Amino acid sequence: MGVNMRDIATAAGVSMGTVSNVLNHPERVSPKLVERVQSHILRLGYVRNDAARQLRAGRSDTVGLVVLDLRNPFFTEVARGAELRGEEHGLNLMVTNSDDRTYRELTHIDRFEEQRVRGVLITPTPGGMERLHRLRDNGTPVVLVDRESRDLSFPSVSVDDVAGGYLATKHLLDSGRRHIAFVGGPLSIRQVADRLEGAQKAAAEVTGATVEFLGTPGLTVGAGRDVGRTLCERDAATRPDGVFSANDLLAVGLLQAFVMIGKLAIPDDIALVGYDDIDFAASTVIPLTSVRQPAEIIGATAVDLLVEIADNPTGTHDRVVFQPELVIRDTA
Amino acid sequence: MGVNMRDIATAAGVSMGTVSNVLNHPERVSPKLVERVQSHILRLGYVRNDAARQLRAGRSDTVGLVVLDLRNPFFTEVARGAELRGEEHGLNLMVTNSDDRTYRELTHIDRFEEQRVRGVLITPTPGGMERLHRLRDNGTPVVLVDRESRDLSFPSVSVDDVAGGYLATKHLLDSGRRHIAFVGGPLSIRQVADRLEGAQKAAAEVTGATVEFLGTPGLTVGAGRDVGRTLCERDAATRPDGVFSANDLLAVGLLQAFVMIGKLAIPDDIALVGYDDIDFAASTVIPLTSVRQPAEIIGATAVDLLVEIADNPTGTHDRVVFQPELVIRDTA
DNA sequence: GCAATTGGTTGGAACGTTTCAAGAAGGAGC
DNA sequence: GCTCCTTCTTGAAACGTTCCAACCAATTGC
Repeated sequence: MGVNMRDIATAAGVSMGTVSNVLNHPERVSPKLVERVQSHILRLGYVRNDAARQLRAGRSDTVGLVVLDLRNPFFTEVARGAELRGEEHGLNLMVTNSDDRTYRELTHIDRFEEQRVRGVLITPTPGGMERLHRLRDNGTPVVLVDRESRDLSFPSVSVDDVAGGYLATKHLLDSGRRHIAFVGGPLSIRQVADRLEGAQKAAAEVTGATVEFLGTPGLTVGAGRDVGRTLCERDAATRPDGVFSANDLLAVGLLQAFVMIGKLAIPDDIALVGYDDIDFAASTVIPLTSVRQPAEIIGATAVDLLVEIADNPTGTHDRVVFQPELVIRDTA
Repeated sequence: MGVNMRDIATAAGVSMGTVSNVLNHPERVSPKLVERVQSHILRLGYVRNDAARQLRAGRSDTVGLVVLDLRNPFFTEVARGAELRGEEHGLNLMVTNSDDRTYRELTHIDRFEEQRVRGVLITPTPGGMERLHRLRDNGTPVVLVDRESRDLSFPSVSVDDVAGGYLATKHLLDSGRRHIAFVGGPLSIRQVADRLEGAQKAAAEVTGATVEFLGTPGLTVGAGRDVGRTLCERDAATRPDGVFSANDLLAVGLLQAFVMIGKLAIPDDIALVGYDDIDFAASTVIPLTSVRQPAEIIGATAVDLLVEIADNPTGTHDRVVFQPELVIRDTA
């Protein structure tokens, strides 16, 4: 199948080198030949073979992105930002999701390495870090997304999650809440741990304030619903009066449970703050107070960082940290 | 950069053919050699070069997916279904989105063709059909997603959108509504046109029922909000008593406007039915009545179809049509 | 003991580009 | 008419795989 460069060369009565030049360096070829070759390309429907180009070039024009969860609108926005910015650099983006499973993440990284991608953008699971070091040492640039490397050995673009957690919790405390519940998990996800840390920091500043940790297996609507139900069953004494959830998906689930069961008034009996400010946060049963992160910009910045270190691998690693912002609506 | 097969062959004192066999057909190689070669592969950190494999093989293991809008959870689910099913077939998925712009769609198709992808799954814009025919005629299998080809010349997996529109509208009519507004657009998107057609069909069966078409530039939350505001400004006489929106994003926007302005009671003054039954539909201010489509299954089925026609290109084209299902909640 | 068979290994061609040194053609200067 | 420049164009060598015909031993059959 397929017309190749040789066919074009033969048809146009020129050498393959000339066809290649017409395609890649038209200025080196006389105008009349350019036109002749072009017409044959069109006539025969030639499509260049990317595999061959890559093989010759030794690298591809693809950037790999591994996100934790594609169903989370936050990551969709990140991907969108990365895709658009990548287009500007002539790069295309390959999006995959790990579902927070290390083995899936490793598979994706292997694939990317086999494809000699230009670089990898990733929100890693803890188990994947070692592999990432190897990937980087083998020459593939790596940028961490929404996650800083503990030892600062990778460039990263992230949001200050501790600050975000602090912001959310402080808002709850400011409205008089003292028994705060943090809903989220697993703690192996760095963002979750950081947001919890921020919450604890805020609580430490207020006498009498406590943070109760309510772990979840994941950051999904369903997990939030489950926790919401158990909270409704508690009596007023042991029930938290403020809930901060690690992301909006959880918050949506919590809210669903609260409203469905109908025992608790929001925000009077129990206040709720989410995280990410996804598009839907404004549209929930009771519009959700949430912490906003500049998702699309994060994706775009990650690509910029990648391009930068690809051009200049020896430079010190940039770490971009965005500050989150509290968006107050009706749940807290 | 990079260890290649020749390095392994030299190190292990065997030919490249043997190394290749260890990698691809271990059963052809004696156990002791397999082990020896493997150890050198591990020691030297050899990673195979996908470009070279592809060049040799003449095709890639990648399937391209072009969706209309990645921020729409419906398409995210489709992508997820396709990705998972693809993994089972040893294929990886490259997701791109066209944002309903033909030029972006064409760029993606060009890329996919250059990459000699195994096939393309696409929800096409009208302007892209001609290009798709050429792609297909050049030998790349194409499967339409959530869209049937008018002339049945492409295999497709879709949902009966006319039936979905009928279902939604009938439900509104059954509860006594007579002045139905259809919110959606552009009509160049087939799904939108079909859902409208279904709505009109349902209305035609009831005397006195009318369908008013309220066009939008896109299927986003923002567009829904705009329409919602203008509807609130109408007086009771000209205002529709039932609204059917072409997707849930629009419905969420409409709902936001209705609730924010607070002039209309839902569903008493105005009832609302959405489409797609995205995860968030259950969590909106007033839980949304919507038409459900099996998004993840659609993606998975598309991959199956692709694999099928790749194996047997001469067979007649399969067209899978799923039936939508009405999910009744509180807005209608 | 010789031919035929089996199981394992080898060498080299092919996949379709890009690149680059070297060649050809056409002018300009003297 | 000769040399010396330009300006294009060419031919062939990579890039790193996979595949396949040929080869080589070691069995087996008779």
